[in-house]
Amino acid sequence: MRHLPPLNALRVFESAARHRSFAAAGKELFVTSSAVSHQVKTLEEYLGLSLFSRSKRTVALTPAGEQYLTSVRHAFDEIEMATQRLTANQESKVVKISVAPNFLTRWLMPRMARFQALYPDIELEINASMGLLDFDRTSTDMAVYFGNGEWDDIEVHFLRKIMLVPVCSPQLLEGELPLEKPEDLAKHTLIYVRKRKWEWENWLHQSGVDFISARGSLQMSSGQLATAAAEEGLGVALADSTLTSREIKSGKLVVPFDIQLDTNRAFYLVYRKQRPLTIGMKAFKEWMMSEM
Amino acid sequence: MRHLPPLNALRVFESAARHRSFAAAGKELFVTSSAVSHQVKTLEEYLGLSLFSRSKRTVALTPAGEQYLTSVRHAFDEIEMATQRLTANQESKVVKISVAPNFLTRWLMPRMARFQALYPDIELEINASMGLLDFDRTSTDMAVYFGNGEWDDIEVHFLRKIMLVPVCSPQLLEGELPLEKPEDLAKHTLIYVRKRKWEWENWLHQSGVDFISARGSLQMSSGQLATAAAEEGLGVALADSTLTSREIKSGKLVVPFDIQLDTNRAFYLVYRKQRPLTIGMKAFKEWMMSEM
DNA sequence: CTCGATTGATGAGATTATTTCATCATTCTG
DNA sequence: CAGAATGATGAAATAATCTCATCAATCGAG
Repeated sequence: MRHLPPLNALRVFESAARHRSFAAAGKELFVTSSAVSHQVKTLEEYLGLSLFSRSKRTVALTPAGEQYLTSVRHAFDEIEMATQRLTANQESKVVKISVAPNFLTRWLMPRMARFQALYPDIELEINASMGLLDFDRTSTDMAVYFGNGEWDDIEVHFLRKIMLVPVCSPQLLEGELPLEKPEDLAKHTLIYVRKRKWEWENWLHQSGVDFISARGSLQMSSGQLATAAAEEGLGVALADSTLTSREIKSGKLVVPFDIQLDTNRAFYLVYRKQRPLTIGMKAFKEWMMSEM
Repeated sequence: MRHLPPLNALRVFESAARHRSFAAAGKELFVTSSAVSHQVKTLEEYLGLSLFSRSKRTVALTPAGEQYLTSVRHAFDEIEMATQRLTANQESKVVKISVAPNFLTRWLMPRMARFQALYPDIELEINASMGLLDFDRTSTDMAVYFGNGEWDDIEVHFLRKIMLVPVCSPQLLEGELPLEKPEDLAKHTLIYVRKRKWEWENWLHQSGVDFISARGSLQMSSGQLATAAAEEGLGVALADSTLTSREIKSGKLVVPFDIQLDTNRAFYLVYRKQRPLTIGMKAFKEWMMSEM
């Protein structure tokens, strides 16, 4: 037995809360602000509490209203996306893609011309974002993730392993501190990515180096920043060789030791489980599988 | 601008789909089956596709209907839980707890009498389940998780570190294969938990043992099964010393080497972020923090 | 084998929910 | 300062939802 509040009132509340305005909600829903006011009142009576605090000509959400809005928005996002997927045109040639900023600038954008040449009538809408997506609630079609591939409830397709090599500015090679053998790293600054300290630990272990601390360390919040810091000569970072190939070729970065860390992580193409692929998604998947 | 289907029709669809019956849905919703039939028809017309396939006196969900039900259920679960939280009695003395089966039988149940003595008017409703919960959609109040504590969007409170020691049946000590030094493990079966192979790898590394393979290995799907397999004399498992203290005391299990693996994992008490705690939740939290 | 019960479909009409309209109070802006 | 704008509220109009009646087709108990 399910207990749900009056759903039409909820729909009106969500709009009013999102706009912080009954008038704006009325416009969005094609009803008068009076209808909005009545529906909100109905919902507040049902719940036995206030969702808005009224102040002169404006309304503000109460803390309860804020909490409720968060959940109701989530729920309506899911309904909206599910409805959209059900009614979506399988022939669509537009694909919404989400990738990490680092991947976008270093790998995808340099190859965009090739994709467009091969698939001239497929249109990519690309969003740069970190972290995982909730495919129940996003309109994004596909994403490129990196990690161990163990994500539940989504379709995960292996693209390519991540192979990390140390990279630094050529300035560091010309500096007064030597950088000729892995042991020399002890006298340099190691650049880590937050939550991925193990990368350097594992690389050093694999290289047969066993030391407790380097001269110093620098912790960055993302791989992109870590690589940028290396380019600035701030120290040595570990980076995926494919993502930094352009910088290596141009001489902005050098690889002091060609020792690759074979991580258990890789790039993966992901999308919602059990989702039939549109023409655009099929094209993008096919291209990613062959290009990487 | 949000696009939602007719929500009352959706509510009726969800009930009919969940029951696989218009008649049952009518009973649940206190309307006639005719109303259900009309509402489902309205929704199918809106979507432009069928959600049910009709066959004589019964209905079955179409694949589209199944997909839609999954999402709509999720969404309604969230609305229902959010509404419940908003209207919940903060004075409630009933707490719904979810813990792993291993933790329940080995740690919580043996201490239940103590909890009830200390908090006689608090009622625990305990559910044993594996994996993480979605606190947006569950009515469970609190859970005990183990892991690295890095879970986003929930309130995480450290309880106690997990310290793993090797355990086995006393039979193994009396067997013909010696088990006196960690190196002797090479001739025994190591019992792993799926996805946690690193536990043995790290323990061996910490013990100064460096061998590539043992005589064999046995992979179990849960810690509970791994410990049970050890009790059966099938090999050596790694187990948390607190969880197995009763078996160790009773002699069902022995600790061949008192070398504890200091993992980065621990037990944590978790609940929904920003949720005001009921009296029952406060009591349970207080007790867990002091008891562990 | 038959008849009553059961399930779902459908159209017409009844009922209820939702909305508009009218009015009010209060503020804000040109 | 006057008109515009926002939200509240009650009465009445409108639209959505539901019941009722009927139908078709099956199933199960006697």
